[in-house]
Amino acid sequence: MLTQAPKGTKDIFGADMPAWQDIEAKMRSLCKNFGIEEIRTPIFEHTELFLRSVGDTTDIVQKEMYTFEDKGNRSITLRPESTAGVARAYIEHGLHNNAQPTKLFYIAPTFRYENTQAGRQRQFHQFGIEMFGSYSPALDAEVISVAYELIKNLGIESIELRINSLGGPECREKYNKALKDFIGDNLSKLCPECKERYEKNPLRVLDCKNDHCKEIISGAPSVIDCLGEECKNHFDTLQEILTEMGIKFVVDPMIVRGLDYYTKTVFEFVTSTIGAQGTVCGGGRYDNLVEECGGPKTGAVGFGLGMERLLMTLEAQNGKAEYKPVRHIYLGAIGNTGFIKSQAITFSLRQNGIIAECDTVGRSVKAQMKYANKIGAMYSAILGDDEVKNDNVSIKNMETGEITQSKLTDLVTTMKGLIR
RNA sequence: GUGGGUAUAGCGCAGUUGGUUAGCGCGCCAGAUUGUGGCUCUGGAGGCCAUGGGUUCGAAUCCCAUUAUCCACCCCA
Repeated sequence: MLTQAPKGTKDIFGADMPAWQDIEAKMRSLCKNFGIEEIRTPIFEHTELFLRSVGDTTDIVQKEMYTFEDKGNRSITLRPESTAGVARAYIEHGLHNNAQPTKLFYIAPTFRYENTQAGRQRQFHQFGIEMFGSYSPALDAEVISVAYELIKNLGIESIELRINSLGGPECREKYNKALKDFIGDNLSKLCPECKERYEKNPLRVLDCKNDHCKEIISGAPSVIDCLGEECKNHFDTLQEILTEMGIKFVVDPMIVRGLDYYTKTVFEFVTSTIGAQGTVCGGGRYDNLVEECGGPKTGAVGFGLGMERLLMTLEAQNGKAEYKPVRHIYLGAIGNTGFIKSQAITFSLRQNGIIAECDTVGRSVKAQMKYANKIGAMYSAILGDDEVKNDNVSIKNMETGEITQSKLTDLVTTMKGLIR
């Protein structure tokens, strides 16, 4: 127990690290192109913030939050998503006073108390962006284009973009009524879960996998048909911009998001290659959230993207990347004089940008060479009494066996020449 | 919260109808004429067989519980 990480958590290190660093670097550089700045918000917030934003009837709030009381009797919750915290920061620091839009991104650990499964952990990581300060569908398109471009740059082909519009509160109310009317007498024939959904959030009935329910629902009115004129125009314009951008999408009236704050546009990037949890990225517009949390009325759009799921999709497509350590030189040693000297010279090589390694274990020469080979050293050299006395070392190319002579005092220059 | 599979060395796996010192491959360490790697060979270290109970003369093996893990439902990223 002591030597086991808590359920649903993972250590990320070694062979897994390069892939993480690679996609994180791509995310940062992409955001730079889009003028999106990084924000780091606390890992925990006041519980109240999530009740207000995510919605107190949602599953996330009702059964998936890590909530505890701190020593000052405050109710604290580990963030189950990041939009709420970013919106809170936006309000707290008066970012609405800046020229809008405000464009922010984050890469953040996120926590949900759920049962684990493929593509689902209790601590997972989200890359997300949030854009505040515009009601224009252009902002929706810009947000979507970031996720699209990231996925494209990573070379992922098996992900599909699906979009939908939930409309504003009025449209949604109208739709709920239409859907309930449609189900009508068939309510008793729906599965128990769907009966509950019928009351709580009728939209969710559309999402049911039960064949009976599917049959009853087939031919149900679409949310899109119930959109008011303004919402419909918004959705149409979004599609027009996406098409013009060359971004492929399908309109999927079945997309229903589980967070209460969404209005109008919702979208998902979905794959079928990583198991049942195929939503790699999900987001949408949330025009009422900032106001709901105590800020000015502010239009906003954002998405969250699951890092683990993205990595899984990459791996499903390309296989596991090979793990190859690299060193420019391994500087071994024999005898005490060489040993001491090798430490200092390795330090100075490192100070000069050369990836150098030396013996810090006290291995035999043979073992040192084996080690040099294992850590991917391109060159190796052994320092003994003679080398130190004569100010000369033989640098061996580990691949070809070719030897280059160098003065010890010139080692930095020699190495720079060799690795060029 | 619900359902099914799994749990043996750092990793991947064997282990017969219960039977005595629990194996294999990779990896790790050390040697194969004394200051040079990769290939090969030899040797070595490393396991409370997930944990706790039970059945039995005897349990890695059978039974129960717990925990973790994998997969699915629910829901989300």
